[in-house]
Amino acid sequence: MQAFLPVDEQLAYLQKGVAEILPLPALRERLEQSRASGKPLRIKAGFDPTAPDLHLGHTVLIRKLKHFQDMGHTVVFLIGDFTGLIGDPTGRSATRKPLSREELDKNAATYKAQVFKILDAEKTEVRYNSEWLDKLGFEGIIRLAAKYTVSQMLEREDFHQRFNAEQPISLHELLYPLAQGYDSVALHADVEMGGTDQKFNLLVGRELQRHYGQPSQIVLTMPILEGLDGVQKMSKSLGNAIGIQEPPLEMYGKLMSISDDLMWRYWVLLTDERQTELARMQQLIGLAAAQKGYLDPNYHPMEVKKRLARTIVADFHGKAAALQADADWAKQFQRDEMPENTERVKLTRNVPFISVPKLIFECGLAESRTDAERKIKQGAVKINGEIYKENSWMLGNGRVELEIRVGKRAKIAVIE
RNA sequence: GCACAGGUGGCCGAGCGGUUAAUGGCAGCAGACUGUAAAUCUGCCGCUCCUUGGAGCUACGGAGGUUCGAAUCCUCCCCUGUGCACCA
Repeated sequence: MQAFLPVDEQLAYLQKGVAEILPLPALRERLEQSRASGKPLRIKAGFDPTAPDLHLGHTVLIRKLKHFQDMGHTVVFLIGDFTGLIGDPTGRSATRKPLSREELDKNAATYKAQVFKILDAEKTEVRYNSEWLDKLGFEGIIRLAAKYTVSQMLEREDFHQRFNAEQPISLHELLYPLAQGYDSVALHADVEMGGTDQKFNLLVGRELQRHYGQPSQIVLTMPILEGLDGVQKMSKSLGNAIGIQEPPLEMYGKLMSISDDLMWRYWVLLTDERQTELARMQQLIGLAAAQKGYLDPNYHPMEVKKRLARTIVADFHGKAAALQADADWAKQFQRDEMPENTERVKLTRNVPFISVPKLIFECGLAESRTDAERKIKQGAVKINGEIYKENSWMLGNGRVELEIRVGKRAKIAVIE
């Protein structure tokens, strides 16, 4: 029989960074039962396999799952291979094209590989909701749908907003929360976790479990992580995300570009640093700022941000890579020097000349030639250390190697 | 099915026969400033070609049409929303 920590300790650990627990007393109760019986709780979280590129925003939830794991509970990692067909209602998303079994397996594999950088694979139960949703059939769907009403559905903020704004709501979108709720029934979930945007769906699970004679799951929501802009949620399509598969330097650089305010949010939601320690750092920095001097350079906001960047990069790439990224970043971005291992781009030309905008474009430092021309005009382009501004001339022939920088980004062009 | 209102560049949103790649906002990019940032200020912000100024091409749901000329007018189609739908 497994030994569990005292409930208060578990709760303190589990509540860190959480947005909401509904209802909180029920969680305590459930933890007590589990401790008494020695049976771990089943913690469910669902993931959409259509977007296998995880970013840091997703890891907020995964980190919390791990906390449950740390406390000895069972994490059920649910891959929504069936609900993926519907697509969680986001307002505009059309029905997604069904994924083939192969694509699905591939996505799921990618998913797991990423997730298990945080979660303990040994202790994780991986499930697919097609297991039971596939078998439901049209009759089953009707029976399921009969347990919920339209006005209950319209309680969901997204739905009633769209309804009031006369925006389209596809019928199948209403099925999504039901399907997700049914997952909880099938899995006998004790707790379901999701982002705050999932609150409604998670609550539907409670309702459905009740209909099926099960105790209602506890709903635990995590805050939605803001993206690099600090305003909108982190999302790949908004272009403000940090993918966990991104190379170390890129990850590091992006983390360094966030505002000081946002940095604290990242500290809370993306690291294991204790709340008390964070409060202390924040206080020291505030103090130093008031005195207009940072006596201890470790508590300069920039240094704290660097530490954040190192910590997060280390989570996904290891410590050595994090230190390397730290050094590389300082060199390239802080001191504005040519980076160590600049990517070399080989270009061949069929005429003895090549126009500079074309050169820049082909190195991948501009979106188009027109874009490259603009950047030249704006003085963003340096070739071999010299700002190249006046014209869009051509370069002489023979084999040439050029250090090209556009802003802080750099490439070495090898022209033959 | 009928009626009405809509579909504009990554998004929001003007324009409603001709000063036009299309006002404005957001996002994005670059420069200045800084602690790499953020905030602020400045500039840019469809693509291609030509050597610093031009030229061409592609764009306003889709296809046609009217016009010297259309995002703007007409026809058909597609899509979205609202209303009507029971009492025969």
